[in-house]
Amino acid sequence: MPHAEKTAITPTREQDFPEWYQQIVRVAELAEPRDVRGCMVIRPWGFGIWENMQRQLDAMFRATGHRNAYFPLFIPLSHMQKEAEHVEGFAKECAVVTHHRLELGADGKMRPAPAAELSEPLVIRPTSETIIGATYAKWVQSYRDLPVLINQWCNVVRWEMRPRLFLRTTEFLWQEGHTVHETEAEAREETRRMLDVYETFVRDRLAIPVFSGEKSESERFPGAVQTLSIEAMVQDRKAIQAGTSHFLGQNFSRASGIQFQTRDGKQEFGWTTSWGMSTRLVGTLVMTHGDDDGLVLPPRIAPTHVVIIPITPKEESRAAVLEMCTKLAAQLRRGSYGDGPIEVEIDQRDLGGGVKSWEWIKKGVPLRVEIGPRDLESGKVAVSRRDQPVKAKEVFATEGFVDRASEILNSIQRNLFQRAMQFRDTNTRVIDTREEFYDFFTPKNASKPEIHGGFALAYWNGSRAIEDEIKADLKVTIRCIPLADPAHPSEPGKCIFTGEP
RNA sequence: CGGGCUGUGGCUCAGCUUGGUAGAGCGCUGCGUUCGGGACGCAGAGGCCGUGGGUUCAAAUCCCACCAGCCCGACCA
Repeated sequence: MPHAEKTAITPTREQDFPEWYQQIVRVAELAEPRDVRGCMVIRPWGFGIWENMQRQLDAMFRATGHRNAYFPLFIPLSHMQKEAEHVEGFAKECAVVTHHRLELGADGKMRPAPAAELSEPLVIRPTSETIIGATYAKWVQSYRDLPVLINQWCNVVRWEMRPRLFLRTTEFLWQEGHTVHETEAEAREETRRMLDVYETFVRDRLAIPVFSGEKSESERFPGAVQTLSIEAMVQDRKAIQAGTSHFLGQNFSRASGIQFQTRDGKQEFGWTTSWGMSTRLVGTLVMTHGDDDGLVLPPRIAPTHVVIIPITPKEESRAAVLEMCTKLAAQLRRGSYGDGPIEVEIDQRDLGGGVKSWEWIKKGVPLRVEIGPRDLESGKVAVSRRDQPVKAKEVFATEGFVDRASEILNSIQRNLFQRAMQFRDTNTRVIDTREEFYDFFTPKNASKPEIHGGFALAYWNGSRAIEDEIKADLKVTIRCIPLADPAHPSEPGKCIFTGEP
């Protein structure tokens, strides 16, 4: 076998992590770049993952009392200007529509018609706080109208300077929840509740462990009073923000005029929140679980759980093998996994068995089942788990496999989570001194830095100066200040940089 | 938006220095032999050489601009 010990993906993660990531996205048929800088086509396999994320998150939003709605793509420029910090934060990355018609120019090329210039430019939403705020201002009159608990699934555009597929694209898909509450306490509680929803979702469905915490002032959402985030560690030991939840105080209600009459007859501004998760999660998933043979999908999020690969060496046994595959698929589909049936696909394409297997390995499907003529006679199937080495196979009696399929899927799910958790923990350190901190974040090989560092848990005095300093020196950012964990109450400590409490 | 590298068939790339009408491997199509872990033989198809301009008798090759991709930086879900 000429390729026997080769990995399916070159380079490996160790050799070149960013390039490895690009390769996975391409060979697993998740997405590809298209025409406009930073824009991508999300292919069926990648979109299937996103659809599962949507479906599962949506159910969680409903369960916490939220309902979906849809707000316009175009935001009048004047709306954006209402919240000063907000507009400042987004101004540099806004796509702006200025014309509503094309015409043929003198050079024979189409161009925006000068006569059709809009009297007010329209901003394509980079996020919808402002337009939703303007709407809520009309809807909310009395404390009886509160809370408003609405979510929308949509696309947004942020003109990013350095796009990467899924992780940072010019146009991306997300959900944005926007709520209004009667009291500050209630809004803060909502902010925290939705962060917990995110943490639960990412942990239980995507098998990704995260730290939850509060963002420092410099990393806060423009216009927010408080930004909470969940931070995952991917396999180059870097952090990735997987979801955010913002307590907006009364900043946006002041800007948009969301006012209501209180129980004692006074006028008060509403307390608002917003929270979002995006297609970046697909990239996070790839970088958390993928290996040097391709994508590895946690079963709870995989578009297909089991792929059946018919092995048909001889023409005369072909029909019988296919029949067996169909039968097994039907049996498996009657079983349930997660919140639906087991999703099964039979790969009947006229290709060699090895080629088909490798394609599914690269796509990360949790279970591959091979059925050939010999299995027909013995009543057995050969099963490979994506979380095990690619050549490992376990032979099951057909009935036994059907009975145990969802259990095996659970075991893969658990294993992936534990693996990710272990990786994160080995690369997370409590750090007590400045020297240790600098040492931790400095690569050994300066000319060709190896994968180094990780998460440091350290005390910090909260000053912006220190934050800027370590960012300048080490390119290290303060990801979040962990929320108090009731099980492990944090003890007061001294700032490792200044010695202040 | 700054700095660097790159753009040649679906993919990876050679050809460019020294201008002369386009190549390889993989993939794809057909036929045959194969098929229980990336098969082999034979025969084929497929290219405005990123786009536009310039220099030249002649441009993939030289010059300019633009577009796109990747990496680093600032910014970010």
